Amino acid sequence: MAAEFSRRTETLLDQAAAICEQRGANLTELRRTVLGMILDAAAPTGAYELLDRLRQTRRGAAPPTVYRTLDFLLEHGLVHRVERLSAFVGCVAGCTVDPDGESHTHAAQFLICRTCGRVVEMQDHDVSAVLARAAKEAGFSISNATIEAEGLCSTCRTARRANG
Amino acid sequence: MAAEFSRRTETLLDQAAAICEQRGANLTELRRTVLGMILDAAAPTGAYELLDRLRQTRRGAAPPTVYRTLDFLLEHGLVHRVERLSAFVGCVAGCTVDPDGESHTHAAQFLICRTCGRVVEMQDHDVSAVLARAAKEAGFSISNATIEAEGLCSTCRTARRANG
DNA sequence: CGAGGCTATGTAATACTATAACATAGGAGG
DNA sequence: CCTCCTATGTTATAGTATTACATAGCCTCG
Repeated sequence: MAAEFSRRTETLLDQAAAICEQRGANLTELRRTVLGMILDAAAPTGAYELLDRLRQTRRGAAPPTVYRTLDFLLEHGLVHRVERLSAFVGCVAGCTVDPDGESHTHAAQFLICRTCGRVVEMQDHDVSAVLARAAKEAGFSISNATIEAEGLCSTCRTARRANG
Repeated sequence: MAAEFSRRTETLLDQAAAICEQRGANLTELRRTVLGMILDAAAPTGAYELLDRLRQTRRGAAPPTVYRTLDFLLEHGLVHRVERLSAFVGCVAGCTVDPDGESHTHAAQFLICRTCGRVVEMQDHDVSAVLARAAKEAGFSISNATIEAEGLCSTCRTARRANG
C-alpha cells in the first residue's frame, strides 16, 4: 500500500515521523504519502496534482482530502506553501523538534528559479532580522513573513551562459 | 462617467497619468477607474470585488476586463499584487518616472495587519540588499522578490493594549 | 479613400484553487 | 456498551484566473 519513494525521501519521512511522534501528532499513511510525494518532487507541487496522484491508489480522494492533509503538514512545519506558485514544497531545513511541541512556522525564504522551476529554501537569519527591524521602525510587529524571490539558479545561469 | 474619488486618490491618479504619458502608455478611462478604486480602498481589493464595482457603471464588465486592466497596472508599477491575499494595492512609493520608460517592479515590502487588514508598503533598501546578498551566496540571482509580513500595526497594537 | 494592422475592450466558456457542510469509521477510555 | 475524538469520505459550492474568439476604433500607408 505504501508508496515507493527515493531513498532520500524515505529518510526525510522517517525524520518527520520522529518529529510527529515526539509531538504526539499522528503521521497517518495518508499524510505520509502526501508528504512523500511533495518531498520526492523536483519542484513545488500543486494541490490538485497531489490529488491526481493520490487517486491512483485511493479511490475516495477529493480536494478536502488533500487540503486537510496539507493543513496538517503545514501546521507541523513539514511543508511550506509557496504563495507565488500556489504550490507546496517540503521543508528540509531546521525542521527540528520543538521542546514545547507547538506548531511553529520557520522564518524561511525561497528562491524560485524561473527557468527550471526548482525552489531552494534558505533560512537566513539576517534577512529575517533586517525585515523585522525595518517593520519595527514602521511600528509593526511581525508574526510571520513570506519571502519569495524569483530569479535564476546557478545551474541555469551557467547553462544559459554556455548557450550564448 | 468618470467615477468620483477622494482628493488624495485624484492626485495620485494625475501622477499616474503623467507617468503613463511619459512612457507612451495609455491610461484609458477603464484603467483609470480601476486604479482609482484600488487607490481609494483602505485595504487590498480583490479582482472580483473590483469587477462588482465596475459593473455598477459598465455593463459588459467580465473577469478579463479586470484582469487585463490589472496586468496593465502591474506592468507599469502602479499597483502591486499581495500574494497572501490574492488582492491588489496601489503603489504609492517610488512610482517615479523611469527615464528609459521601461516597466520596472519595485523592490517593495508589505506589512499586512491581521487585525485591521490594512497594508503598508515599505521600500527598505537594506531588506532588499540583504536578501540579494543571501541569495547570491546560494548562487542565485534575483530578478524580483515578494516580501510580505503579517502582524500587528501600531494602531491595532495600541488598541489591543487598551482593551487589556 | 480603403485595406491592413494595432490597441483596447467585449463576450462566452472554462480551468484552477480552495472551502463548507455534513456523513462515516474506528479507536480510547469511562 | 456508549461516548467522545480524530481522521477521512462525500457532495457541493465558492473564489480566483485564463483561454479563445469577436468587435470596435484608430492610425497609417499606399
